[in-house]
Parts: sequence; structure tokens; C-alpha cells
Amino acid sequence: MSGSEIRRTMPLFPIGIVMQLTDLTARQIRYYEEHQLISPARTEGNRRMFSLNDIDLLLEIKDLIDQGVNLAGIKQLFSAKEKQVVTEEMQKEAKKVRRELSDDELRKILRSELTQAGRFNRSSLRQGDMSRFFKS
Amino acid sequence: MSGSEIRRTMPLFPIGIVMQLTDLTARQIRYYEEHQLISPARTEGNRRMFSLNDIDLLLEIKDLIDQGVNLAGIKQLFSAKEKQVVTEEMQKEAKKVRRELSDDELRKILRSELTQAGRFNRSSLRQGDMSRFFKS
DNA sequence: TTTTTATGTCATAAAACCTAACATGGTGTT
DNA sequence: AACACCATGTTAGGTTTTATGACATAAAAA
Repeated sequence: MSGSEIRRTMPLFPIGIVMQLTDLTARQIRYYEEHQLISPARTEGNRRMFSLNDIDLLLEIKDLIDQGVNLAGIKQLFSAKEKQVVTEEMQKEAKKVRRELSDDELRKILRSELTQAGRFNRSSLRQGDMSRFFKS
Repeated sequence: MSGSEIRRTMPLFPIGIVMQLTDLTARQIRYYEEHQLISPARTEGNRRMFSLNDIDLLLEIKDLIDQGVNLAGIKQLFSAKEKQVVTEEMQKEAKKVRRELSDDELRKILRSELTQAGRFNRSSLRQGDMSRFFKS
């Protein structure tokens, strides 16, 4: 493991490249940032730098706009998705905890989970997948 | 398969990012280009844009320089590697052809290959592998 | 010692990007 | 119809980043 790893969150691309990759105009990209659908990093000199995740988000935004969803709607969908991620993590954590519980306690938890079911929207957006970008 | 695929050869990164990723100075990168170890693409406005492959090459150059190899040597190594790639393709092709040959002809070919063995340097450079960059 | 190699540094010019402001075609409301 | 708002286009003026070319220099090679 070298020290120079890049994450999907690492800011790599200037806006010009992102324009090509997403087929959005600079105006659109900046507008979406202004409305907090994305938050690209900035260089010391204040230039936007986008990560792979940012590009995924922009592609999702584009899809949704093509489907007639307005920015307010997209914002809602995004925050719903965040919630979903949170609940997924909660579920994992719950599983961990369960293993350390007695069967008795486990039954209690299961019962309470069942009575609270359906709290969150379970439908998922198309997951951003950069694999279509990186062919060898 | 969408129309917006990115290949390892697709010019994506400006020199500033490449500097961070490779820990080389702009001067070094330009010098290596001047001596034809890399050939990054150019924008309409004449700015260098680097692909993932370019970055791999730069990292290999850096490694070799750290090991005391000079630019002339690196150039040789690179063209040797190209040759190797070619021979690999030749070998594949040869395999294909062999399947269409009679056992008799096959024996002839094998004999001639054996008598000509060791023509090319078989040692391989560390293959550039961007997987260290793209962690999820 | 002289030359070559690899890199640093500086000056100048241009490309790419920034923000801010105003313009405009739809869409929805009164 | 008149108005307002949304999403985007366009233009202007300023800053950052990159390009090239020239000169400087330490280390290695000749």
C-alpha cells in the first residue's frame, strides 16, 4: 500500500473536463452547486475541482432533469438517499450488536422493529457507477 | 453501453493534478515530454491533458530515476517494453495459427522457435496499476 | 576540466476559470 | 393577459493556472 491513494472523493477534475464528461455547461454545474446539490472542492486559487463522486452526482442530476424532475425534487431525492445509506449502516450495526445479545433480548428487538416497519422510503436511485468510465 | 465511456487513454487531468499525483514538478514533467517519454494530449488552447496511462508512465519514470536510471535508459526500457507487448501479441497470433496447422507443420515451427530462443529480453517492468488510486 | 544532463527559477503571454449582473424562454399563478 | 419564478444563456472584468523560452546550476560523464 503506497501513500498516494486516490479515493472516489478525491478532487481531480477541473470544470472543463467535467463539462465534457457530463455534457453539462459550466453555468449548469455552478448553478447546481449554488443550490447545494453538489459541493466540489476548491484549489487554493478558488477553482472548483471535482471528484468521481461529484461526477456521479452530476450524471444523476442530469438523468433526473431529463425526466422532468426540478431541482427541489432532486434535492429531496438526494437527502432521501442519504437517509437510506444511514439506515443501511444502522442495519449493519444492528446485526453486529445482535450477535452479542441473548435470544431473549433479540426477540424484543425484533418485535419493536416489526412494529416500526416502513418508516423510510426504501426505493433506491440508480447507483452511480463509474465503471462505465474506466474501461481498460 | 452508453456513449460516454472513458478509457485509460482519455486525457482527463491537467498538469497541476498530475504534479500532486506523481510528486513531480511541472518542469520535470515537461522535460520528460520534451524527451519523448510521454506525449500528453493538448487542449485547443494548447494545455497539456494527461490520461491514466500517462500517469502510470510518469510513476514508472519516477521509480526508475530513483533507482538511478537516466532518461536515455528509461527510453530504452520503454521501447523494450513495447517490443515485449508486440511479441506477446505475436505469440497469441501464433497460437491461433498453430491451431490451424497440421501436426507436422507444428513440429517444424516448434523446432525453429527453439533454435531462435532468447532473442528478446523477457524481464518485465512493474506494470502500472492504477488500482492503488481508485479505492471505493 | 569541459560538456552534458536534469532540474530550478524567472519573465511574459495566453487559456481557463471565477463572480456578478443582466437577459430570456418556459411554466405556473393570479 | 400580466406577473413571477425557474433554469439557463451571455457578457464583462478580474484572478489563477499553464505555456514557452531563457538563463542558472549542481552532479555526472567524458
